[in-house]
Amino acid sequence: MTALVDCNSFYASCERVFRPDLKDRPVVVLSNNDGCIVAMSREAKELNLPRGAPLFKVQKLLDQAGAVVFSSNYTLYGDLSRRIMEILESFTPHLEVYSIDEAFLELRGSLEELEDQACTIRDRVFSWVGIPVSVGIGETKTLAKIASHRAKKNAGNICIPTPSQWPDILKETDVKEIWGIGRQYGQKLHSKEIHTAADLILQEDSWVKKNMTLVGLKTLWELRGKPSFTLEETPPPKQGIMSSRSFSFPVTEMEDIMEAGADYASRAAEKLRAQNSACRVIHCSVMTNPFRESDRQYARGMTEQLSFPLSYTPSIVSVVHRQLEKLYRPGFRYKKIAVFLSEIEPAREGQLDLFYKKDSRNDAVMEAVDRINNRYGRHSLHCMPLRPGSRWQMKRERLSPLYTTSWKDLPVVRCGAPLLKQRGPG
DNA sequence: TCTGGGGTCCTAGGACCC
DNA sequence: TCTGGGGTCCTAGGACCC
Repeated sequence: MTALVDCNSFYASCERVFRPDLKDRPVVVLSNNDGCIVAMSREAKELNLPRGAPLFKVQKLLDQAGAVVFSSNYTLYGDLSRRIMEILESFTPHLEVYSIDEAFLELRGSLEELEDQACTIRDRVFSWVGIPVSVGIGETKTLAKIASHRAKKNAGNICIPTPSQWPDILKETDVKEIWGIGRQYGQKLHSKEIHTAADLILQEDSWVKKNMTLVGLKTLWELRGKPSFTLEETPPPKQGIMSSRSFSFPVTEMEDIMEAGADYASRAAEKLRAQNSACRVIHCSVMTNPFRESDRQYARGMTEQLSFPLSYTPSIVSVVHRQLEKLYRPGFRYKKIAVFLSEIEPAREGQLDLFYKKDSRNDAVMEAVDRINNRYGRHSLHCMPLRPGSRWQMKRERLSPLYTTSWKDLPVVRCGAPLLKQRGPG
């Protein structure tokens, strides 16, 4: 059977782990640049804010409700996620880490045994990491997803339907809630009077294939109980690597654009090397803020095909700089630039250019740079002077401490007075 | 004033080959 | 005047996911 373990309101729950005072209070977490709401605790969801609402539009409502607002702290969420996945690994040899807050597990046993395992998973994650999770179990990934949705609404956060319960559950599941069916397909299905999962499984394969492509057909089979999406235990290397950020302020100067370009290109190159890859194509783009309709708008990208694969940061940065020099037009208020690396291949297998003599010392330099930056922080060594507090850098005004990854943010536990007396000073 | 940042897969259609 | 039948590769666009 396939189990989906899904963290409840993951980012909001992470913020609560070291802040027990936030229990029962609405907690929301913002996107980069403190822009939109990307996560809400249960109490915050009850305020009925529109999904993805920009903070400034709902600030008043949040204040009235006494909500606590955080900037995204991906370092914290990533570290807690890693700890959770480590726990889940101990329950099965077959685990797919599907996203930062979800994993599929292959489990075996009778329904009672499965329920036992699900409870142990839930309790262990909560007591060892402090994050509440839901567990849904079904014969396929798609069914496990449906079960986990229902688990979120159960008191115990666990849902393992028996074969006789499934037909009713499918009748109660709107097609739009099915994994793999989004807004477009959802609307299309509704317009054809296909409203629930139970309606969908009665459709002809050929009709579904024609209207929803092969992916839709596999979803249909999964709903009928035939596994069609396999567990991906080792994530395949990325085929494209994107690094892009909005600026906290409108940027007008080329100097700032170049600085951001070097930073984003370095970040992309780091990700590339982390999976032992090199890229053959570099794409770079700039854009103004489309929400400011009074501003003159400008958006353009540029693609360069390289004659040999690259992963060396200084080379990638210089390509990006060359592109940005051509893309930049004075007189615009820029909001965002992006660097995208594609045609990615394993680093050492690439077909070389006849005239390119690879300098193997570059690899050694990058390995050392990556090690140093991993250990001492991202910008310890970088390619171009980065002025601390540059105007364009991301806004994160409500960032919580790095409780688990930074010595200076480590929480301090104070023992009670009686204990100190017993033990003496110090 | 303030509106995120990543990814995947599939298909149709055009250009080209013999 | 009549104008086939097979392929491949690439790209743009559209759907989806977190």
